[in-house]
Amino acid sequence: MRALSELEGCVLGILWKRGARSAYAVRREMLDSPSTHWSGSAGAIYPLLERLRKREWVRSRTASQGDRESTVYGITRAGRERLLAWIEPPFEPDVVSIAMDPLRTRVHFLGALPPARRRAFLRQARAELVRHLEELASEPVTDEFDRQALRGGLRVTRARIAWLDELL
Amino acid sequence: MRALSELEGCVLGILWKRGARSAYAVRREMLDSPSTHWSGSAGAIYPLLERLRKREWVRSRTASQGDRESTVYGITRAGRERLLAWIEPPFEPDVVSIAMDPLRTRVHFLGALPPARRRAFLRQARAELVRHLEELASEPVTDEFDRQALRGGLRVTRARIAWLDELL
DNA sequence: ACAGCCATGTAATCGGTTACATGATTGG
DNA sequence: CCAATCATGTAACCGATTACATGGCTGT
Repeated sequence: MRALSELEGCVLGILWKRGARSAYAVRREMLDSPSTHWSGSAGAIYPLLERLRKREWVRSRTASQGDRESTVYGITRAGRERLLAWIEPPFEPDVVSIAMDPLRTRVHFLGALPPARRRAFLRQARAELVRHLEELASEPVTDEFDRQALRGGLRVTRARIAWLDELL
Repeated sequence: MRALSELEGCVLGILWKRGARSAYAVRREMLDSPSTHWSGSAGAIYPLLERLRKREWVRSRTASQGDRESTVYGITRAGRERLLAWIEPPFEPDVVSIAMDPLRTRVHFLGALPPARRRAFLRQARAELVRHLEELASEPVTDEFDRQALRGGLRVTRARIAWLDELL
């Protein structure tokens, strides 16, 4: 049986952690995430939840609030087991392998720019990283594990800034 | 005109930096990359180079070595201009935004595990990160910019390790 | 000479993004 | 009350992965 994708694992995790929810509510959590990676596009989430339902890792019921109907998904016991298997080792290689970093990729080709424009690149990147760091740092977090995860994001962002400082 | 994707920019960059090459030679550089993100799958590279050719950012000629024919792609002047525009600011949001990190994602849901298995998760992740760090550190690099990029990768990886240490 | 790998592709599939459609709700 | 936004989807498109096909090259 194939391993869960990052998106599938994350959706299952949200349903476990925050309780049964509509597809839209799951989307909101991703739209509100500080990382652009979690786009939370409708065309991804709705079909994904239907796939999970067919595999019986979530079950759905129709709920209505006021005059509006919606489908609410909750994680099943089998779904929780899949979630744990997705979280725990053994890890797929890309769980540990260094992530793609668009800044790092561009630095490989920085020799294509004349030196003045290289410095401009580094200064601009640093400035935007600092802004991003402040955004992350001001993220409101109550859950303990969310805070621990956020600390990882802060550390990585500070490491990227220190790296640019070294290059400047 | 739409911005280049990361893969398109990277392929253009390789053709600029290492000179004209076959699709396979471009693939090799990605297959040899320490990050699993650059899969270098044939079904990505070959069609991509044909797309770039149609937009006249690369041009192709057929070359033969021995009895084997192949198509060699070289970057054009227009391609170099696109490459610079891709490298330099203004940056798309995801260039600076924190990358998706599968470990960090899993930490959000670590509460689903009993404490002993949490620690096992952290220890295992740390061990694999250290191994990955050593792999990165032993990467043979001659080009100055490749070395600078690698330093960024090392810093980020050390930051992830320090983060796990903090959690342990 | 032949097994196994190298090199060059192509085709099917799959998942995600973008764009669209529709009706309910809310702010002014 | 009307416009804007919220909420719930659907469909077309697009790019990447996987798997396959083919033939040259190479070590033994």
